Amino acid sequence: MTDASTILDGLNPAQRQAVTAAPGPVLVLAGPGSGKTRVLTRRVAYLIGVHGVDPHHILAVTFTNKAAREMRDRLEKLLGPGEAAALTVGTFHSICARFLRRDSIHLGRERDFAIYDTDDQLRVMKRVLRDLNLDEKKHAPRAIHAAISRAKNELIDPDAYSRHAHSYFEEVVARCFARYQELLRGANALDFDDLLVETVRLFEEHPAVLERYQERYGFLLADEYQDTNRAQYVLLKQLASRHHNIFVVGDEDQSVYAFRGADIRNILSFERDYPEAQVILLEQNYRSTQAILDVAQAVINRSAQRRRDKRLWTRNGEGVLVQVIEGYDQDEEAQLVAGEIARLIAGGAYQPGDIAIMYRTNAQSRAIEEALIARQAPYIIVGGTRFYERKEIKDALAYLRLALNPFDDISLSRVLNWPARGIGQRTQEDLERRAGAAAVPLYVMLHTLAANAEAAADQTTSPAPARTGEMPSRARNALLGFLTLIDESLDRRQTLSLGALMDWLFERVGFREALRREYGDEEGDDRWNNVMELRNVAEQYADLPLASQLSTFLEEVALVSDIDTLQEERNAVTCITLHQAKGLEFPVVFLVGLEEGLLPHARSADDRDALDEERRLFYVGATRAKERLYLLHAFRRATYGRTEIATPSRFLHDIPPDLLQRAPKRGYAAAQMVTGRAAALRNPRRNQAAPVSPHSAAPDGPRAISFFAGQKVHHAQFGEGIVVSSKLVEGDEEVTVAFVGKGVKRLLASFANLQHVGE
DNA sequence: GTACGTTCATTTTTT
DNA sequence: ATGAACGTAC
Repeated sequence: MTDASTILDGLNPAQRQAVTAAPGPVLVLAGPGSGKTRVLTRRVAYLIGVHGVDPHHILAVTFTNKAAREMRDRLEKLLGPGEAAALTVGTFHSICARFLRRDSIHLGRERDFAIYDTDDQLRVMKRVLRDLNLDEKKHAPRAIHAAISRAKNELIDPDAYSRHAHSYFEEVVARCFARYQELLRGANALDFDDLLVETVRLFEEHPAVLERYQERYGFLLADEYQDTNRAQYVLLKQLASRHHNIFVVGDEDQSVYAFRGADIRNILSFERDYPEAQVILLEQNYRSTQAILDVAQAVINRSAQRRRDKRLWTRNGEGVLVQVIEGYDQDEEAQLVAGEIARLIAGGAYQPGDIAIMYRTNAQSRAIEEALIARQAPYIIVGGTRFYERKEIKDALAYLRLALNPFDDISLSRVLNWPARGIGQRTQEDLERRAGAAAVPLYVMLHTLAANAEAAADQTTSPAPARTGEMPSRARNALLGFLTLIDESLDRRQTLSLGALMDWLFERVGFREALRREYGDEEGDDRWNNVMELRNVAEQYADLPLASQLSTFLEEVALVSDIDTLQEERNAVTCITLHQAKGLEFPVVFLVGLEEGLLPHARSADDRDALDEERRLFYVGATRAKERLYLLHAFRRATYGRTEIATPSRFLHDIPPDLLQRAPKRGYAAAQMVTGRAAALRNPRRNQAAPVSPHSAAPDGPRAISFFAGQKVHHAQFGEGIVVSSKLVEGDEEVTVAFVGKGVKRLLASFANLQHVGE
């Protein structure tokens, strides 16, 4: 049993107040680094340990799966594994999927529904456009889908949307919306947004079901409350409306998901919905140095929107000035980052795992990755081209999904002719047309064709397959072969474990051979190894009951996008988007691409609110740093293969110059100053053509040796030392120094800031 | 029906 | 720069 003093250990008065607040509505407004995750975790422990709440009655919602895992880990340490396991912790989406799996029968839906990811959703959308005879060129599937998604986040259904459609575009969306839902329904599939919408609908239409959940989850907690959209807000309200035991934590200044329907006003609504709510402010920052906080605040204070004023403060001291560094282009920017990382690590004060590189768009990660590889620095890229987005993985998953839910038209048409089995475009279209006409899933139509073929075969007198229309027998046989495959896998699913099912399926399909045929032996094997990696993941589900192995696996694959981080990469530099970085912290942070068009992003430039969101994004990124923050931008940047002159971000101008240290231009940036920008423009490829590797990129030309053995030197961190030796390495001076009591270190003179001492 | 070469658009950000 | 979608040749 955990007692109160353990739970409250090390908390400041405000945090303590939040943790110990009487059960009831509590709104915690917490700045970055104020220990909100800590407060949330302790609150759970407090409810259990002091109020005697059964952990089964606690539901904690986080924003990412990563945050969920972290919270569970922390609670395990605080409470012990048994009680921690009894809690329900997860994202809105995973929790809703869970509810629906259990109760969607009330909505007249089968429980083994498929969950469509972004790619699947787009495929459905294209199908919709074809069905409605709309031109893809004229009506961007993405734009229409985005509008539908936005509507769903606002809990607007196709009917309501249609009633309020005023423009031509909205009319089109309204029609697409209705058809889109029909197709999903027919495929027994839900998209991400539906998970929320359907759960809200379930609770709305079946009060008895809602009541059951209200009783089950008498205590609710939600992290990152500022990022909830309307659907999520309503869901929390439904669940909390009985007992009012809801504890939410948020920060207006860190709201960065408006594009997905997040509405900061939900914070205001909280106080309106629960007038008895306690509101607690957490303002002390435990994470960053004052230097870092000042920079972050300088940018956020220029917001157009009025904000509830928070005064962030810290006892961590001034710290090192925030550095601004300009690279010549994105490659040099990345090299400067990688070089600085190498120096920080060589200095001995930091490890790769202490360092993060953050960027606005995933596309920026490529240059970064190359530079890190060149430096041989260990790194992980969070997100990016995800494992589950690879074609071979999606194909493998499509087969598995069909084994669970054969009505899943998107998966079916995905692998209908992969590997090639004689079902061409024509046959596929024919099948789709027939299914469409009969308003049945493709799988059902396949069965119809099979039945008709059999009937025709029985009538020995008339060999002409009249009932099956004009379909040539070759095509029909190919289709029936595929049908047999699907039916066999439906069958095997009943008896085989997930792993065994995969082995059987991939063998039966000829997966490996197909990959080698298509991509050649080498790449084919690479891709096959990816599939085998998927096979390995399946082992984690071996302990579940046979009946739920496949469904649980597929659900987590769809919802746990950051499964890559499951492989808890040990001690590597983290490359991550600003959005994903929320909630994390690192001793050293590099923010790259601080340029107009990138941060703030061009898509947000003309909208005040969007611009504010970009500002908050900067704020989030900057406040991830504990000790050192670097802000980088490039003089020119390539986008879509075209390179353009880049303007430094306006956010840099919002920071008072005395808060920043501008690194002298080095490397290509310096060369470009010498040779003139015009010359640099005339020869944009000079960077690649230059005979120097990133290793040998001379920072500022050959540097003279300035340290000699026996000299006394002083270093900011290591103190007094004596030079052992010094030599030129890659154009920089590498000094080996024996420090008093700290041992022998090798340092780069250009960065270590070694001072000569005395004579 | 398939395989290959050309064109074209593509990039916010996430579950 | 890269990959998907389309057209043409086999």
